[in-house]
Amino acid sequence: MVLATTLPDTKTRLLDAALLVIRTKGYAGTSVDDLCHAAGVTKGAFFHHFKSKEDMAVAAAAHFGAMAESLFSRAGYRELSDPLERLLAYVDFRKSILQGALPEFTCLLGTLVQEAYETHPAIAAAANRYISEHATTLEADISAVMATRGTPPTWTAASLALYTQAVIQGAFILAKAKGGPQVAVDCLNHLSCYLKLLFNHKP
Amino acid sequence: MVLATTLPDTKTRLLDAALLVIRTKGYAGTSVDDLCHAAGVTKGAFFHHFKSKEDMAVAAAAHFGAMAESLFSRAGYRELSDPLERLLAYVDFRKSILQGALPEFTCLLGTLVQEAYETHPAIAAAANRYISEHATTLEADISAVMATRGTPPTWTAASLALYTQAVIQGAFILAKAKGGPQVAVDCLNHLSCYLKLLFNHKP
DNA sequence: ACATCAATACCGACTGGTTGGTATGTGTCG
DNA sequence: CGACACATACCAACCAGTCGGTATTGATGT
Repeated sequence: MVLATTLPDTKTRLLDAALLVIRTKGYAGTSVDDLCHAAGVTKGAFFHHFKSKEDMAVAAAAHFGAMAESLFSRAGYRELSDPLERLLAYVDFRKSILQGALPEFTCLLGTLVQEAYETHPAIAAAANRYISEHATTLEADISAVMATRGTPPTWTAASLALYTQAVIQGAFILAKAKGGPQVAVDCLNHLSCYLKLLFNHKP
Repeated sequence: MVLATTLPDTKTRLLDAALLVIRTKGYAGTSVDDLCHAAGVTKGAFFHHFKSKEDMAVAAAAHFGAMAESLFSRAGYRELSDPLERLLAYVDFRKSILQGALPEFTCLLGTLVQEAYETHPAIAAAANRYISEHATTLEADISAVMATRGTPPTWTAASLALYTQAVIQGAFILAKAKGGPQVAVDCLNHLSCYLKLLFNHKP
């Protein structure tokens, strides 16, 4: 009889460690030994599960994408019926996540793509994929807002969805520069303000 | 009699090379040998001018900050007298810079701070300093807009100036993810739209 | 019930190449 | 001469990746 699920399996431990360590030290700044030490496994285990460090980064991007998808799809704001309220609540939800130390709430995909976009095409493609997937879920919500509130001149739902992601990524960079999340909160407040102005939100 | 200025001196060549190479491969992904090769100098010269790789990165951040300050202070949009037109022209000017390959127009400071914020405090501090200096010049322009057009509720010139920088940094990340500047242009268009809505700009 | 085989998961010593940094020498200019 | 601006050779530490080995597991034949 199996009493309890013990530790997550080795591969998952490595991926979880990768999320934290790479967000802390960057991809190139993280050695395979760093990862193994953080996950409490040996190098043999690492290269049993991943054929190279780059391969692991691609898997880590997928792991991060899956965690994010789970986080946002389960979040309470998803149940709001009014499309604009739901979109604004998304921004508020992102604000509420900005807690704890920087490596815990910043985006692995943004970190990866900035380092790897020229040197590691496979990593860049993976980061782009999961960023774009998240933007696409937003795009659906924005289309719903446009259907009820009217479409602002010239913009598409897709371009506005990408803009929100740019604001979020940029907010993380400023938070890293300033050493704390306050500036990121301010940026998300501006984003919220923009959305309300665009769609004539009445308070 | 000195006939002509020949090549820039060794230290400047190294710093210019650092701007390009670090923006291409990242800080940790760039070796001292890479830099020396790109600058056409030897390692002896490198360590003659910089006491360590980290020290060079701090100097490169200052070099980048000085080039940016020169670029923006000489730009034509500076001469517009209407504060709001000047602010909007700043965004247009930033759009016009998004030409050529990605390493040529992206921001060294954003790249550096994302990699170094936890592991190299001196680099992070330098990046923060020059990002904040640039934001401060913008803040003056924004204050002038507020004086003529009225202050939007709750915002300060400082927070709006930082927001513009977040949008720009985020736009660079998306451009790297998607492999070209188009998405960054779209983001700056949204930023322009926000500023116009905030300050009741009439076309 | 039990021996056998094969696949999987993991270990840790090892390797060849690269890294940031140093030590020493050399030419040049005042 | 001596301070500066490099060049060359070198080093110890570290790096990603390999390899021979072992422990465990589940399927199969008898």
